[in-house]
Amino acid sequence: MTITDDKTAAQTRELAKTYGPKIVEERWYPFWKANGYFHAEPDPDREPYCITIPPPNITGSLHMGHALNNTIIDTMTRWHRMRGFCTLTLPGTDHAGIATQAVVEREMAREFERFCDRLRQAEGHPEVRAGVPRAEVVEIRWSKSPEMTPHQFRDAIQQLEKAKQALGAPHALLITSHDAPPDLLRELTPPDSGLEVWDRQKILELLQKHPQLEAEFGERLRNLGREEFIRRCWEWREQYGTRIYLQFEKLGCSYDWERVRFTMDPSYVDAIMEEFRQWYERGLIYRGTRVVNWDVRLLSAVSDIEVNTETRQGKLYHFRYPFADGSGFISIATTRPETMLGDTAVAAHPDDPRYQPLFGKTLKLPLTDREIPLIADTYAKPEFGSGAVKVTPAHDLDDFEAGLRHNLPQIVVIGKDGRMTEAAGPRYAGLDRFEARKRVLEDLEAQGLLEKIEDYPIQTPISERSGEIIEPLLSEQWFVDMKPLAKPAIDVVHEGKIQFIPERYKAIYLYWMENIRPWCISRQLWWGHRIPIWWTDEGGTKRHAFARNREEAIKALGTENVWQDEDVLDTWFSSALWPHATLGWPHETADLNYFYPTNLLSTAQEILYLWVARMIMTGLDFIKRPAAATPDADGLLEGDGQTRAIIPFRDVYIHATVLDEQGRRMSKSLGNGVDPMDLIAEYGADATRFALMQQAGKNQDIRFNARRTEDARNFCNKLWNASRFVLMNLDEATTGLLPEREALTVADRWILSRLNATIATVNAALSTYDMDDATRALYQFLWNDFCDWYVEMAKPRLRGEGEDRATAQNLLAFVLETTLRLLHPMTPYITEEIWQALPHQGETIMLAPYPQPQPAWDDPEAEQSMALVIEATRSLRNMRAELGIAPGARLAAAALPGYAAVRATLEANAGLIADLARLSKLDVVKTAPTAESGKWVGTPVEGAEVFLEIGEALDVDKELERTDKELAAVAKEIERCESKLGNPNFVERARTDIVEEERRRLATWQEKRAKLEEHRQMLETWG
RNA sequence: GGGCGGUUAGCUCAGUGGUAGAGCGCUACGUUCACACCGUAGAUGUCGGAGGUUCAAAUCCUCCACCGCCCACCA
Repeated sequence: MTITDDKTAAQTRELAKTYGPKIVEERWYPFWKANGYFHAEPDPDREPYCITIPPPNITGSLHMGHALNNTIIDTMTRWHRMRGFCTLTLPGTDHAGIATQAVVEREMAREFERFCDRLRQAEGHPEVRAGVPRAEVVEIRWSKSPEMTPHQFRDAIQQLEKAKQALGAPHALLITSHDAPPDLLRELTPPDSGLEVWDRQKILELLQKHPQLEAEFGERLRNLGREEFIRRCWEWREQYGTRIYLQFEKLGCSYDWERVRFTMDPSYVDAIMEEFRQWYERGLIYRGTRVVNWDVRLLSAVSDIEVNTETRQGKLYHFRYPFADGSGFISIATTRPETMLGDTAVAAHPDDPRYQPLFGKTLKLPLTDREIPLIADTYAKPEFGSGAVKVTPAHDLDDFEAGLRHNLPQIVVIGKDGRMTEAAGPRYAGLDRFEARKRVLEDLEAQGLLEKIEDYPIQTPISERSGEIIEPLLSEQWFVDMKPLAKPAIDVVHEGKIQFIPERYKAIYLYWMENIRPWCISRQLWWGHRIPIWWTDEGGTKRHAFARNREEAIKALGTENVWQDEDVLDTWFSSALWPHATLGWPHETADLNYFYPTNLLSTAQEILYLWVARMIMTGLDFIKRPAAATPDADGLLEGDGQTRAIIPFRDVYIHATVLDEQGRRMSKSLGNGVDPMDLIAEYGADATRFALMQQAGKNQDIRFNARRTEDARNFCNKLWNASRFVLMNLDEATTGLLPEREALTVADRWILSRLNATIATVNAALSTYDMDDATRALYQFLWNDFCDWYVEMAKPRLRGEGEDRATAQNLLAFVLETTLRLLHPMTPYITEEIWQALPHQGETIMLAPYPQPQPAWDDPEAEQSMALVIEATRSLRNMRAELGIAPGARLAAAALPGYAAVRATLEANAGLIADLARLSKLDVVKTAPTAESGKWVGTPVEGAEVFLEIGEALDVDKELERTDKELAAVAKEIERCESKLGNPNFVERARTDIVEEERRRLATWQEKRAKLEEHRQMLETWG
């Protein structure tokens, strides 16, 4: 696919009169993609540059954080590609266990509701009453799990009964996707109760009876269960899971779409299997019974990092545990009274004199028939409350550890569904944990054991995923021992081989790594990588082994009586492998060899531990290379000196968090999110990108303001129109090549010098991820230097003829073309569109060389001259504006005695200044005009003075006022300089160049003052 | 409780020791043939507060205040 041929001279395309981002975006993305410009293959002759993008969830759609991060990533990608690196940016998605499961569960629940409606209709349920169509169905339950616990079932029937009474219905029906426990079913719904339950068994019967329902729902419902659920997840992912790729494309991301990866691709699964196998065989993965963060809504464990603590107002309850021998009581405090049913001890500090005589005594645990010991443990803080703490090993991490130290029983009183268990005793079993709290308090009060209740702020653990209050729960899970993995990951950062930008994140990373704790990797979900562990109870004891499939399991365990672990792995267990697994590991691939270690990981702050830290650990742990063949910077020498553990990436850039205008986090629940797609639709992808980059410095957050995007759009518009101007002034003969130096005017040399400074700034800024500096430099150069001055200065030359006109044309084309290349990584579309229209070399700006500083373009002399031209022009314009002088007035300029260079510059640029100020020709005169030579007004500039002839129209008072205002300002400056120079300490101690500078400045101000005073006198003779 | 950011013009933010800046907004003027998504000119600041270091502090140090983020098992 080719849109344009290679052009080296003359424009072939005109730009549309108005800038329309949409057309431009739609033209160039398909062109780039179809020509394979995004694709990279290992090329030994070039240096690689690789980024593996943070894979968004398949449930995700582009939010501002993505837009920011992917703009940074794509800018770095394009910059390197233009600089000649073999550049690969690899996209992909994450299966996102919890998020995807939630979406699919919701979808299935809705479908089940539809089914229930149809089923009732089909059955013509006899008790349906007119006007109350749902009266007979109070509860439709759908769940991923086919079993229903007795508690859940009792609860459901209870609600059914309540609803039946409330509605006055003679009959109530429950339809559930669960298998109801048959005994309970008979017990709770006898034929005369008017209560009926259609559980899964019954539904299957009914399906046989109704062929139309069978056709519509049969297949799905009959197979309801894990396999069907996973099938639905895949179906969902096929349909929606890659929507975000199109959004990346809209944003302009130049990613290698031929290499997209998904964390459940077969090759990726190989990597996870290998990871698990190695860690399992090395004993790093182990089965443990510990207190984990239990999410009662997800019915799954979640990791420490996915739990946030919120301070919520709650109560601290004090109550009494009597001694078994009747000799008084101990007072204890808790924020969770219901857990007391699982207490197995009370602890006090061994040095606490109040309790020292009592250790070893036994307490009667109220509301139960148990007796528990009073133990001594240093974890009880004497200064808190009574100094005695209740110990509930099954429901609190500290208590759990204390329990291990003292060999205490662990009694689980709160179940996985958040309801009290049988172990809590018949009075509490089945109650929700918060209802149980009420009842425990009532009962304690009734027994006179409740001492007091205080308001108390509670640090409440909240599940990040569901918003539910976490229940610490004793449970058997799979863990990874992180300590040995953390060690090299700490060293490598200490040695500076992986760099954090901004640097402050290094300390945050190290602190966490040094205090790392075991990672609970099992999740009680269905969607994800099922744990590759198989079990058997052959021979009486339970055994387990690693196996990729049933065959391997049978071999490993030596029996056919095997089953696979029910749990899946934490999603981060798979994303931890992202950089090397996407490049082919565990297989030795050319990609892995060439592109790994990758260069940049750019991501959000919140996943520093969750993801970044773990990638560093897995990378160093799994990727080893011969030390002799790898550079020192690539990683850590292993103990034997022969191998090196390789880092996954060299730079970690942590970008800012995008907040709303009020500084709040953007969130779905607040509804304050800004959709980047809306911004792109309104302002264009280039403007959206440029605006984000203007705000992406080393700051911690960005308060998003749509006006910034508007500004960026205006910038694009300015670029567009300046380019139109240049294009409409080019000739067939314009090559866009840099003319011979002799042909250049001061203005030409000046713009080259400015351009060069911009090139240097932008390259330097990009290399340190200072995106804001890069965009600022470009904005100022294009708008203030190029458009405001250079283009204006070129206009008269373009109206002329001959060589100077050609020089101006070539220089305009040259500077613009270079600027476009400089700008391209940030605003890819508009730069390509304009570049294609200008004289250029190559088929796409994407692959054109990135501008590099040219020392020969630096021209301090031209910069100085232009500074004078600009200052003189501004002074003249100021006089015109303030005094209301019509365009075309005569003007003159006089250099001060001793300023030969200034005089020369004024003479050389006389026409230019006049033109810029829209005045008639400038005369450079020897001395300032006098009162006799007509009425003039003047203003001193550095080293000279400029004058306007104003004739009888001069408003002398107005001019006096203007002059006095300036005199006052100058006086202030002189005062400041004099006081500084009058300070002997300054003159003695400050650097000599600073003092010199100050002296020079004073002299300039004094000259200015003299001129102003002279002018004032002349005005007075007129007045 | 510990750590880290931030506090500069009405707004959003640059500025790391030497004359306080940009964009937007504001005021006045402008139908000049690239651009009103524009141009020209102008006004606007005890640089959060208090001390200190220094010839010199928005910038370095100490303390304080407020806003935000991260970490933390005190029942």
